[in-house]
Amino acid sequence: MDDPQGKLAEETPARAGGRRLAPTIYDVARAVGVNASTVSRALNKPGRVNRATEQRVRAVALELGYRINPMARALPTGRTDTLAILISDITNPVYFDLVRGAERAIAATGQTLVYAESQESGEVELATAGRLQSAVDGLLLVASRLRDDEISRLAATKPVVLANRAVPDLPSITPDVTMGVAQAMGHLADLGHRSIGYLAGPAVSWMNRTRWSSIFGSARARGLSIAMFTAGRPTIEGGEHALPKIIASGVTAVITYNDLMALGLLRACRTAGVTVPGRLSVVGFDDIFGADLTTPSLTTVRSPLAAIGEAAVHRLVAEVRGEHRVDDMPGLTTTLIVRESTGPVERI
Amino acid sequence: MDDPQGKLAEETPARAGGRRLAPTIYDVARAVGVNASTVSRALNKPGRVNRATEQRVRAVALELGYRINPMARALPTGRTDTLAILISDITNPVYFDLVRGAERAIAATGQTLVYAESQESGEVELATAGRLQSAVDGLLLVASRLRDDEISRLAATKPVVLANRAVPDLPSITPDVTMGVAQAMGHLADLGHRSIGYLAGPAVSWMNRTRWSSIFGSARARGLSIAMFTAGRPTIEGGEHALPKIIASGVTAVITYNDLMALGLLRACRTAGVTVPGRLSVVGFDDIFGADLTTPSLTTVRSPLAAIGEAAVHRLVAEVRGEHRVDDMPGLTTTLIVRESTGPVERI
DNA sequence: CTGAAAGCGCTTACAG
DNA sequence: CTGAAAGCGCTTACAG
Repeated sequence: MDDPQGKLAEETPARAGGRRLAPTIYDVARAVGVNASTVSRALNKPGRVNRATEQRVRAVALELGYRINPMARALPTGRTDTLAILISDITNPVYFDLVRGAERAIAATGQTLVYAESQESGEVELATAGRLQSAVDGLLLVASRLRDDEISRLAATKPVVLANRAVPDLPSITPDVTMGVAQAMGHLADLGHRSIGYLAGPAVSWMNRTRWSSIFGSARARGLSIAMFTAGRPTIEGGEHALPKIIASGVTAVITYNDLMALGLLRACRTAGVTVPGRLSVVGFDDIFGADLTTPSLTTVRSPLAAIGEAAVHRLVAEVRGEHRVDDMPGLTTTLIVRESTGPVERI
Repeated sequence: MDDPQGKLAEETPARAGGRRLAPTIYDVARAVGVNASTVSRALNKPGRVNRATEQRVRAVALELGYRINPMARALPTGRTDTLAILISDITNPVYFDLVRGAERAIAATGQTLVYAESQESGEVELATAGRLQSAVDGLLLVASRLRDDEISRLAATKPVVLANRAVPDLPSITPDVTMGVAQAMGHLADLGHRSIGYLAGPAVSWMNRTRWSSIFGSARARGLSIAMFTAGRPTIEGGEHALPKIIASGVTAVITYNDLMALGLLRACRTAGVTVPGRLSVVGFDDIFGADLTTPSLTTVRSPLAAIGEAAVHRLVAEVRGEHRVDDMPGLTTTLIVRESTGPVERI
């Protein structure tokens, strides 16, 4: 309606292969009758340009449907306003709340958050991180399966923040593992259990190693007997297959690396006629979706995953801005959720 | 070891703000003693360059840790080798298998898949799609909450493929809704149910509208009575809150929009002392994680989500390559998974 | 306040 | 087979 000569229509970018080419600042500049640099300023540096000019530029940009090309901007500035979150398995319910927290934190910043997953493989994780590296401003590694030195090398090029994993000299957000373990062990001890098992997760997992060493230490301190059981994978199936070994060992309670394994264990108990918590008490970690849907429902240690996701993104944004903080975040508070899968040790 | 004069070390890109600058093809070119264009060809057009040169370029590139900058490549070529998958809620278990299928399909292509989520909001979805639009080669919209015309407009700029949603003239991959509904209705009819309820999902959801109209048609054809119940949200909580209305209506079986609602319904039944399947049979849709963990476990119509994810990515890759196929994909085969939440209608 | 120019890291006709 | 040059769409000192 501001275009009596129909100039705008003429300047509309051509089509290529049936697909419309997105308009550039040059299209806008031509339509307004200013230099492209003025368009750039009008759109990105409010106040650096004459008000009237700015208005006209904005109006025309809107009219033409102009959208900035983030890749073109990234070249001179080195900034993409995009953060990547790399998750070993995006379909693991453990990370739901972490994702929710990260989304909440990113919303206020105007940045975009993209997810990628590494399918539980360190190799895939490294390749994906490498590809994403130059396309984003920073990387959030969740439960990374990479080696410390691989992560450090990544961090040398782009800001990196870790969640559920610690690496020396790198910012990381983790739950308070010692607290969580104390809650689980204390609960079982209070119920009279003296012989407890730990159903382990992947040997390469930092969280698995940390939990185990904490459990081991706690058992020693309390004078309880502790046994570790290994399983194929940290999944429902992995938990199911571990039952025979656990029963044979004579422990009266078992703490699992994660809830997925605990749910598998519960299922196997049901199939095998092992009463829970009568014969065996089961405590998981994480409080995932589904933990309260089973029969019996699962007692588990909940990590503040939403808070972890939120804190990790805040920290990453700070890193990107060059605010290097050296203070180590303490582990975040965990909560024991007591449900039906734990009970007093059975007197025989 | 091939660098007796230590030249390479000298040419190593400088540091900026404590963060190493990634080496460029110019760094490689200088180190090898060729033009940058030769480096580009050696790395990307095998055969277009003298073998010996290519080898040297590759060796030095490796040595310097050169990685192509995808954003810089994207500018002249318009290609990023990245596909985006936009999901309304990345933490909805429904999409697990779809994600798995998409990952499988992308692996072979050498492209990168990034995820973004729109938090169930059409507005967020549009904003995110807009930002991602110029950073990726194509967009996979899963269960999009956008209007048809918004989607069409997106598709005018970048290749778009839809999953679990259809829009006229756009490639889309969906399950065979009619088949799924026939399986659910047939199962309930066989069990003697004559009065069936449908617990609806979001009114804006294409899948909800499609399922309802199919259920309605199927009920008419079979001479069954059918009632629709609305719920707040398509979640466990939404399902829980709907129970009183459903009981009051006198239906003996209910089909829910998704498994989340079915699980909520099951939980409410347990709390309210409504026997399942004695008093009420429940059939869900999707067969999500957890559907077989509850008591009673859930009878549900499984969509071939993995196949849908795989087909959608293949189709998107084809679109990006400019292979516009006009053939409409038929809906993919669904499967009824009969578990414990359905049974014969109770004789009173 | 605004224009002209250089540059971000690549690719690709165009010469030779 | 390889170099020199132009260009992709932006941003940002530098002049004026």
